[in-house]
Amino acid sequence: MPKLVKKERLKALQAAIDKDPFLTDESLSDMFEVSIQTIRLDRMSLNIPELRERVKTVATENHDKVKTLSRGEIVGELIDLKLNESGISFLETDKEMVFQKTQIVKGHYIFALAESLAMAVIDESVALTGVANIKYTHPVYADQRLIAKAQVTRIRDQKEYYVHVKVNVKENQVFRSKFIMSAVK
Amino acid sequence: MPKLVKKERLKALQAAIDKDPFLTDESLSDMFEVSIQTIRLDRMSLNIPELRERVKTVATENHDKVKTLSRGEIVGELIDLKLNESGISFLETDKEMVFQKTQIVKGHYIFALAESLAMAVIDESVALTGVANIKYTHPVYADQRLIAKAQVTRIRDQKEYYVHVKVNVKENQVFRSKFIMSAVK
DNA sequence: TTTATATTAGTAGCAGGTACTAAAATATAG
DNA sequence: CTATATTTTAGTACCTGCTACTAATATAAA
Repeated sequence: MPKLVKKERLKALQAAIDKDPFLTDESLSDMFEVSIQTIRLDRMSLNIPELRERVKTVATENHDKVKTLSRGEIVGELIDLKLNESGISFLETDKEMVFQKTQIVKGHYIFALAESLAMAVIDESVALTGVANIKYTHPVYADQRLIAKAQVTRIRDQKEYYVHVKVNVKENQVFRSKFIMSAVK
Repeated sequence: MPKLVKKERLKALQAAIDKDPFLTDESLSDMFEVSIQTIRLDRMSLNIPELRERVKTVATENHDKVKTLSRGEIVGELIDLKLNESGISFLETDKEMVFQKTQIVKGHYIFALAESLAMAVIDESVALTGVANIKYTHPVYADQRLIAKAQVTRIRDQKEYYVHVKVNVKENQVFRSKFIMSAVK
C-alpha cells in the first residue's frame, strides 16, 4: 500500500475497519506503514473504539434468540423467526463456494443453509437432523442471494419435527427439502 | 445462589456460560461464591475458553458463515476410487465441526463428505446433485474418523447416476444416503 | 489418621489496549 | 528562510482479563 496523506488514510482506515472489525492497531500500523500511535490518534479522531470493543459489538449484535444452535452456528443470516412455525434466512453466495469448472455453487452450502434454518425454527435446546429428502432444482452461481424459507409442518410427540425448507433465488426455486428433526431431551 | 458441590457447580457453570458467554471469571466467581481460581480450574476441566475467546467466537461465527466448510473440491480424503463403481474417502472430525452445546458434529459436514464422494465416483467432468435422501443414524463427535463408502447402483442414459453413500465410524453406521447425480454435458 | 480431592492464594507474564507527556518530522505562512 | 502549526513518532505507567505456574490450606473419603 502506498503512503497516504492523513485525509486519505483516515478514509481508508475507516473502510478497513468497517470491512474487517477484527484488525488490531498493530496490523493496521503495518498496513498503512505508520506507527501504532498514529493509528490510535486516527481512531480517536474517527471515534472508532478499540478492537475488543468492536468485537464485542459484533458479538452482541449477532446475539439473537436462536435456541437450537449455540449462538452463531447458523449458516446464513436469520431475518425472521417464529419458533415452531416458520423462519427465513439468507446467504450471499461468493466465488469461494463454487466449483471452479462450472462456477456452480457446491450443494452442501445450500444444504447447510437449509439444515441450519430447519434447526433454528425448532424450539428445542438441542435438535438433530434425522432424515432429509432434498432436491436441487436449479444451479446456483456466485454472488446470488439465496433466500431460505422454512415451515414446520408437523410435530410428533413433542420430539419429532417435520420441517420443509425451500430455497429461492429471487422468484426461482433452486432447492427444496423435507427434514425430520429429532429433539434430544 | 446456594453453595453447590463441584459436580453441580460445573453443570451450572456450563449452563451459565452457554446462556451468557459474556461473563467474566470475576462475575462467575461472585455468582457461585467461589474463588476466581476455582472458576478457572472449572473452565479448564470443561474446556471452556476465556471470555475474550468466547466473545470472538460469537462475533465470528455468524461473520465467516460457511467458509470453513471446505476448501478443496472434495471434503475429506479420497483413499480408493473405481470410477462409475465405488469409492472410499475419510474425514477426521474436530472441535471446529461440532455444536458447542452437544459436542455433536454438525450435519452438513457429514453431508458434504457424502455428497462430494458421490460426485467423485462419477466419471463425468461435471456432475450436480439432483436429489438426495439421507438419514443420520447416530450422532458423531469430535475426533472421530468418518469412513464414507460410495456405490454406484445405476446409470440412466449416461447422464443420471444413482449413488449410495454410507458413512461409518469404525463398525457403526452413522449416516446413509442415496443421491441422484446429473451429468452436465 | 492418612491420603486424596477440592479450593484458595499469589506471582509473573501476555495481548491489546488507554491516557498521558514529550520530542521529532513535515508542512504552511509570512 | 525562518517561525509557527500540524502531524507523526516515541515512551511510560496503568488497565482488564486472562494463562501458566507454584504452593498452601481446607474438606472429604479410606
